[in-house]
Amino acid sequence: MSKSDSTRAQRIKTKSLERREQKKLKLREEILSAATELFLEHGYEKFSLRQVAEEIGYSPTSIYLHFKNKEELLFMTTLEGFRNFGQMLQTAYEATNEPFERIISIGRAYVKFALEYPVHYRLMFMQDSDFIYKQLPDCDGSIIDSFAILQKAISEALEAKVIHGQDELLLPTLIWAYVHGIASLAISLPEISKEHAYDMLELNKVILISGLKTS
Amino acid sequence: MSKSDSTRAQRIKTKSLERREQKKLKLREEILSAATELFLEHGYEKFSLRQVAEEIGYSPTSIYLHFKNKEELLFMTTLEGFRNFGQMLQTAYEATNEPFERIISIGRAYVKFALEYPVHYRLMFMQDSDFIYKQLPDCDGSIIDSFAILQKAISEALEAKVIHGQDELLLPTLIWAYVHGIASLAISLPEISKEHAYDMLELNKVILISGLKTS
DNA sequence: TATTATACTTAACACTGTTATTTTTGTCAA
DNA sequence: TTGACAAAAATAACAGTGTTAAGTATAATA
Repeated sequence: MSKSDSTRAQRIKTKSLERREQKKLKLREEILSAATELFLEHGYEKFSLRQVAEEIGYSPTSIYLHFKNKEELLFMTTLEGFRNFGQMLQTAYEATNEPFERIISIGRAYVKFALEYPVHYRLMFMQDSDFIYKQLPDCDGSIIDSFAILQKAISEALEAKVIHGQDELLLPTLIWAYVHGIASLAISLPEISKEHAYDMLELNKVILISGLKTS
Repeated sequence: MSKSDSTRAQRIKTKSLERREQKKLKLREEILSAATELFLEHGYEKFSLRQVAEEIGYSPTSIYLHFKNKEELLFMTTLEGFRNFGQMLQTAYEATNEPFERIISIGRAYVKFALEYPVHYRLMFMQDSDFIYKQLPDCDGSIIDSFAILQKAISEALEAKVIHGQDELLLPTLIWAYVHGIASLAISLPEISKEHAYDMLELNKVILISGLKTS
């Protein structure tokens, strides 16, 4: 057999493999999108693999060819939420140059995300931590960066002496706790409306101005 | 038959009924304590009625003679936690007469409870709200009072003009969000230690002094 | 066309909460 | 003490769950 034959055969083989892999990837995406839909609709508690399988028209065991188990599927489902989250915070960071206003901007974006994607937020920061931390090693670093943005903004505000404080880690974590508290309380308790949450955020800003700002 | 006979028969009947009811109540308590133990040990996710049944040596269906369903049993299990919680806040309230210090004291007690009883706290304020709110009508008012204590302390601080602010509801809810944020973040994320949480609480106090206090 | 790897399904296991039905137990009056 | 009756408890069953091992089609390769 000639050299060109050999390469053609090789090309066909490669293309074939590629086609099959894309088909597999397509099914994976189908599972993922069905899972996301069902998860957002029915929530964490009622989310089931068998229901996802029924939705896409495959047997439940087929899902295991694409995901290790239910936990991983659910995690991959929220990964999109994580990316959205990071992007929203980044945009909020870039929205202004004034260091203090930046922190406020990030906080607002944080709460906005939580209230717009409560099901995702719940899974990300309110559910059992194991859930996230067990899978973190296997995925890109699009998660930890979220906190890093806030931390950076606060560091810069400290350096610019716009706010006062000493600890590099304690203050970011505390401010994180502030917005997380507002967000998660609003998600958990029905009597706290979105407006109420945003009002709290506004009052929080006033307090932080007196409590943190130098000027 | 004489009158005394009649009353004796009645007395026996009453006593008998009483005895049976106490026996029933005792089993109920047995279920409750086994449930609490298993719940605290294995957490919400792994808690199962059948395991409780096995623990007490009865068939699973027997539990339904004492509790409407799993949800109610779990709720009754946390009721004790709620009572502890309310009492801790009340004690914290009474610990000092200085209005601002009172708020700080309550906040500290709040976080302390959350860190000491994380499983209870999770069920109380981090789990699906429906869980609590569906059962609230059927039980005594030992729950709502928890927030009332904080609200009262803040109202008094406002009246005494020790702190400034206007809204009667917004500020208490925000301060609740502060402590809840610190507590729930510490519970959810393994990298936040108890000491870290208490340090945050301390820094929070410093900020609140500048941000809220008048003097 | 036969072989072999891949995709997929079936069947099964060990669980779950919950309900209807049946059995056991204990109490009461005759 | 026996028979009727009510309460307590157990069995069996239903409809689900996640997950694994084993089997069957399907499609690619030699």
